[in-house]
Amino acid sequence: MARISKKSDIDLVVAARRWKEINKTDRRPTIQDVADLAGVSKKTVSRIINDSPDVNAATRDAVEALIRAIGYRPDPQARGLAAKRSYLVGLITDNPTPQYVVNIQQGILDVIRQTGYELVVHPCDRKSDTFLEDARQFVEVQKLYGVILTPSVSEDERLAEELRGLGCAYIRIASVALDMDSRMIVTNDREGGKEAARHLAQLGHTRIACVTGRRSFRSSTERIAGFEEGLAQYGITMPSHYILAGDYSFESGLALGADLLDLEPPPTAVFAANDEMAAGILQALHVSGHTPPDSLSVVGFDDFETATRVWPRLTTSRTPARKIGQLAAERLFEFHDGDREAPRENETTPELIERDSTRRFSH
Amino acid sequence: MARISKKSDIDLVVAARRWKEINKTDRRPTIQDVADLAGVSKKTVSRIINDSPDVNAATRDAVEALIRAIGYRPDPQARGLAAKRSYLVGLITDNPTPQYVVNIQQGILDVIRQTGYELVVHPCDRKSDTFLEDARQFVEVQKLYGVILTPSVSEDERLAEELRGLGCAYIRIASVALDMDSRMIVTNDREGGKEAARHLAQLGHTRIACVTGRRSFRSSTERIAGFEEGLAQYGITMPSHYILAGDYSFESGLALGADLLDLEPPPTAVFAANDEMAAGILQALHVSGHTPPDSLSVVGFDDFETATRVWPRLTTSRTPARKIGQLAAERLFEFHDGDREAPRENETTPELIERDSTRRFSH
DNA sequence: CTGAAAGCGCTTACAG
DNA sequence: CTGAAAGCGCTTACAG
Repeated sequence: MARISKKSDIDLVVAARRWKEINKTDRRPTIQDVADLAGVSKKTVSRIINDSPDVNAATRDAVEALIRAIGYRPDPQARGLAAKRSYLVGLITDNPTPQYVVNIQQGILDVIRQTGYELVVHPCDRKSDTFLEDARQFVEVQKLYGVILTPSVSEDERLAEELRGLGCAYIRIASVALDMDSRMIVTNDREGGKEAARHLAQLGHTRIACVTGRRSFRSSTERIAGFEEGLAQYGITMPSHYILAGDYSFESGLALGADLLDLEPPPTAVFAANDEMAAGILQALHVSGHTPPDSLSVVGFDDFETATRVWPRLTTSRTPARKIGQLAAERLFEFHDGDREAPRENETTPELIERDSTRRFSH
Repeated sequence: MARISKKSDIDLVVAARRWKEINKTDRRPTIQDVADLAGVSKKTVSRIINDSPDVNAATRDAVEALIRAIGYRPDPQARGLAAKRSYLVGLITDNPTPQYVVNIQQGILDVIRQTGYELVVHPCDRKSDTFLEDARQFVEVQKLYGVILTPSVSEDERLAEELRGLGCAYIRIASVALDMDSRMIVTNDREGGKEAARHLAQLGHTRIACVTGRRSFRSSTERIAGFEEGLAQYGITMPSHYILAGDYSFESGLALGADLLDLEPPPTAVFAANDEMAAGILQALHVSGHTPPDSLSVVGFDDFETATRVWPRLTTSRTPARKIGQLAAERLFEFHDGDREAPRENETTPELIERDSTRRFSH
């Protein structure tokens, strides 16, 4: 034991010194330098940095120690060029909510940091004529290791097909399973909608309205469907004129909030399919001189920062965006490992956060 | 005229067909393919894709047309490996405000889209022991084309020095000029502070307080200094107990908002050095039963989304984040072009947006 | 204005 | 378990 560790220590010191002597021009060491210093071939070093099992354990330990000693880091461009791949993960988004995007980014970075991979961001416009072509070029030219798709691009079947055609690994983040398990992170928005409904029902509300996002957004239809299911458990149904069509924007919440006040009979509570619209509703109430939740309780969805900035602070169903980003990144690595049936976590469930925008219904 | 265009059209059709014939395996064309099809050397094609002036105009036109016809795109890894560079722009941030980060990203992408460059995001923690080392590795291993630094990492002189040492181009976004023109985008926060002061003074306020960010954040000291200068123009000074120390967080605004109410004599207006703290102050007022701006006018800084979500909507000094991102990206390309004395725009000035959180002082 | 040769730093495919 | 040769798709340095 002692002998071995002593021996390798000395070798390392010698190797590190030799490297300093050789490296007059202060360049970074290459795989050739490591091979020469270790007295093995480049191929052996290559096997080691690629975690190939076919390497003698002692050789591996010695070379790994040497790599640390001289600070060798393989060049991602050279590796990529030779292997026709890259060490870049793409994030394709079509989501205007900054808090969501940044949190997803953060979650992905939590996982890929220290792995040598980097995150390349790629917002896009699904309505653009060149959307698919842009995405294809991005993936193909950069030879991306894989891409992570957030709603609503994650719901685009043509994009998924294109990516499969290119052989590009992808993970879709969506409210329901749209694809095989190994390609999905499911956020179970329907469950969040149910929780919101139970909360309002348990507070004694019965005249309950809602504001939806666009029908083409799966998250919105799931949230609203879950909400209606939850209400049904308490024998409550929403009349059709209580269901107002928004578009996830603050502005739509602001506009529809005014309409809510004119509904007959007036609802005592409203569920907005996201926080932005809920914030708009609160503002509409303020504008018209109301003091929510006095006349109207409001529930949102997402629990992004806006939820705690508005007054009263929003009761809302939390979307754990950072966690979702982490799971998506882990899933991407698993996908490459062929770990396709892994029992890993690939779902999140919203959690209802009770704050001040809802209160017990009183006659 | 007609003859030339006809001739080149025919050539292109032939070339594109030949490419389809040759390319049985559906691979992307390489520089060699373009050279063969065009009957020139790789080096000539290389000159053309690199915008070298030393190419015959007719040759250039013909090869460029061919490149479009067969959809050739140079491989960034191969180019990078050969030229010891990359086509990646890094964004190093240390800023917790998602709206700012996303807007800066968007602005950078506005400029680098369609250029073949991609944006790699790199949030960091300046307080970490390995901060400098991490940044160095990132820049060196990825051979970044350049990096854009946002506050407060942009204020870190050690980082700037490190980047200069590595020969990595960088652009610093900061409230004041910390570096040579060609490396700076200046946001003139001081001017925004002044505007905020004038606004409150013109509304008749004289007992005016403020909530600062951390002293180590240059933007905060600039905003507050500008505010005091603006007040001075109206003969107003803030007593020292009117200057409360926050940290740019909503939570600090919430906590200090409560303190504001206990100040003797009570201020009639307050300037918060960012919107997050202003939102916190508004919430503190609501919690304690006030209805701003009745008892207290509040001015923020940034005009991020929060400003329009809160009630009353914030009067605030706008930081044009997307524009700033665009300018920074343009500046980065100019830096590489050696266009170092270019008279290009490299400053932005905040603009005061008047909304509902401020009102005329009435006795 | 144009080109042939060498090389960037790795991996692949093959051999042993 | 290990290695020598060839090649990934470009640019550089040099020559003409």
